[in-house]
Amino acid sequence: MNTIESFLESKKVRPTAMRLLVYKYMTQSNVAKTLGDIENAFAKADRTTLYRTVKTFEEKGIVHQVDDGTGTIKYALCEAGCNCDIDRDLHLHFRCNNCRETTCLTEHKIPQINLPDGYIAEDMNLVIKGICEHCSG
Amino acid sequence: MNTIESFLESKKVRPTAMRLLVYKYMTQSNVAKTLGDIENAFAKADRTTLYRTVKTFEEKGIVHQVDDGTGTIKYALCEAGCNCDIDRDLHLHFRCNNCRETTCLTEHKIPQINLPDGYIAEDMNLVIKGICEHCSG
DNA sequence: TTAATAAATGCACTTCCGTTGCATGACTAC
DNA sequence: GTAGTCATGCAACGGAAGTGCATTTATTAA
Ligand SMILES: [Mn+2]
Ligand SMILES: [Mn+2]
Ligand SMILES: [Zn+2]
Ligand SMILES: [Zn+2]
Repeated sequence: MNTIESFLESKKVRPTAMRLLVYKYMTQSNVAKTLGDIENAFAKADRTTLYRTVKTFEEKGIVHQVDDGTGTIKYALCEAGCNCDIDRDLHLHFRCNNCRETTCLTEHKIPQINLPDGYIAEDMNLVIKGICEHCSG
Repeated sequence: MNTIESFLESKKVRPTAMRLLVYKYMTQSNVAKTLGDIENAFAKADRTTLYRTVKTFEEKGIVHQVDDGTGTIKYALCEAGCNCDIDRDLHLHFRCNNCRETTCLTEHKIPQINLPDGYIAEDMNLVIKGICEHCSG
């Protein structure tokens, strides 16, 4: 049994053909993908199946949503060992204004924020827009 | 001439009846509003007019968009003196998981973020989700 | 004041994305 | 093998953003 297959099983996701393909696709770049991106990558596959595939991945902590402010939800692989399904990994996300790609900066956690009295933080999202390492220099 | 009227004119926006109403509506709470909220508040008015009204306000630095991760754009008044049309005011936004309202925390600026080499920040958005001061108590 | 011009409004229609219902096909457990 | 569960495919829906164009209202120039 190959590694992807056993990985999916370890996450309690049945390794169907489609799921293996989508998972592999997600691993091929560290760029967050929209459902549309995935649809384009698997033009023959059904939209709904892909939709439910990423939804399943999300529920099982295999991918996490990335809201980069473009208005379209993106998805990116969770880090190995991040318990995304239980407790969110609060790293920041970077959206390049040039190549328009969004990446997880998993090493960069969101700093501690001081809130006014009475406010209780439960979750947070920080998106930086600018020029990415490939497009600068 | 009343204050709202002259304020709009100072922003190079013609103070039409609709614009005065929408602007006044926005001032009545410090909560960010979706276009749908505004539509509900002025049920008799035309959707498109309201849409273009807030768009104009946005272009002229009267309101700014708030992307709080709900998938629907919200709008909130800019601070007096914030040159939102030129340079974005990088305060943080708070979305209450209880009352589902989003507020600008204009006093709380987004802290300095260290980015990896090669990344250049141009803009940023920080949204905290949790319990607001009205719902925590 | 009136005619010409520009701006704002209203209506219809479109597109995009996310989501759901339901029927069919595949796999699993017994 | 059968029953039950899970995955897939197709069709349709709904919300929200956005556009084209005709009409009304306001501004300006003659
Ligand atoms: Mn991420
Ligand atoms: Mn704000
Ligand atoms: Zn780039
Ligand atoms: Zn609240």
